[in-house]
Amino acid sequence: MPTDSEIGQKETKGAQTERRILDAAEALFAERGFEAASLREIARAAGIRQPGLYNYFESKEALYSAVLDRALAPLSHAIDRFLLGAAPDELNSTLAGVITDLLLEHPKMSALFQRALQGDPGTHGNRLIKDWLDRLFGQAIAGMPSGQTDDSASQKKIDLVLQSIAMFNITTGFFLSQRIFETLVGGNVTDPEVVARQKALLDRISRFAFSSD
Amino acid sequence: MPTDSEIGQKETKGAQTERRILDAAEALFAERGFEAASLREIARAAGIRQPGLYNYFESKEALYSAVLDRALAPLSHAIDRFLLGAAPDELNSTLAGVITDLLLEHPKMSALFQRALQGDPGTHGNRLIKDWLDRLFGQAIAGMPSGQTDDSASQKKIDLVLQSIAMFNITTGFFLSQRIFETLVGGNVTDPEVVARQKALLDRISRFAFSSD
DNA sequence: TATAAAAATTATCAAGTGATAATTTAATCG
DNA sequence: CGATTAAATTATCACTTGATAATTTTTATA
Repeated sequence: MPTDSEIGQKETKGAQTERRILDAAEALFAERGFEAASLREIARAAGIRQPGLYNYFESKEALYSAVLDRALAPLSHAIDRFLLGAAPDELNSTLAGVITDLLLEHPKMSALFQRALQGDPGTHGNRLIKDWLDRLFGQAIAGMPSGQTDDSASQKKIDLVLQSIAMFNITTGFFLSQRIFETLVGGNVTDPEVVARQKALLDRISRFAFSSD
Repeated sequence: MPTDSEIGQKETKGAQTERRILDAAEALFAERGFEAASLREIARAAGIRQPGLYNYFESKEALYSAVLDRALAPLSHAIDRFLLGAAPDELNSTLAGVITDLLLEHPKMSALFQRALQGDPGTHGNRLIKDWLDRLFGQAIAGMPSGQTDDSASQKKIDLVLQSIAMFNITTGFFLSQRIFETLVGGNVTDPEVVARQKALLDRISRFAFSSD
């Protein structure tokens, strides 16, 4: 009994519900965090009752993991393409710009990631995000000596990590700052004009402020 | 019956407990967020039982507000001093550097602020942090026309806000990135050498990357 | 259409939550 | 010391949570 996805047929009923559940869970986990988002709330947003969730996910944690897996996939692919030097048709040449474009399509994902990163260590979600960031930042640190305690090399490595962390925090924090932006200038942070200025800022910072010494 | 704090006598028993409660609550609210941190857990960390909390705070929300009030006070004072042009004896000349020094004494406060900022709008905590940020960012935007829709002025304002948001996210995000920093270079983010490099980075960014046009 | 599998439902559970009341213990001060 | 207030305790409440079991409804397919 091959599944529909293997054949390529149209989405079956169950798959529809699963997608609705994932959508609802993603939004609520992002808005309220793992603990504060209740299964009954998620189920209601998905159009079913709470026990119905267990036809698709065996626990709240499993649902959370599935949400993160699905949300991280496009970002992982983007990094892969970027590291391969491909993506010549991308609108932006910098990695931060590419990620900004991706987050732009799902503005709530920044909150999801930050919450997972701050969440309990050892959690699947926490490990997932940390692995992803390791790969993301590893790009900048590639080729750096790790064991050696050579002073200038060690300082250079620290600088690279601090720069990577800064870029990550500016990029994701941009979407987390919607409320403040609204009270200060009004309008939405996802407005094309605003996004363009943010990307220009990212560009300036990575070009001018990242002298490695 | 004047209170001890009014006279200046030594801390009474109840005041000691209140401070222990605030310390425990600050740590747990920062680590797990408002909803996930339970009053029983906070009480246990403070050395009392859960109903004992109600001798000092009338509700969980009231305790949360008190934690934020106490945590924000030194930052508010720092901004005031900075805006008055005072603080000549400070180690740093930039506001971000000053705030970094303050957060350094209470590294968990960054998480507390971020959580409050992302929390439900209308909450006391959320309003508190937003007001604080308004004042913080208002420094940069002071004198900018608000009603006018003059194009270049409006763009300049957007740029200033984006720069302020970026600086805020780098400054607070630095302390939120402890775990990633540890897996990448090892050691603590609060290490003096690391903090010095972070402050240098903040300085470089605000000096070189903030051309307003 | 008949039937087996999938999907969703109702009812319920044990555990944990914030909060209240009543009570006991401890501290403070005339 | 003794009395009064402050501080902390035990016991308990109503409610929500994630999870299971049993059952019904729907979907898909032979």
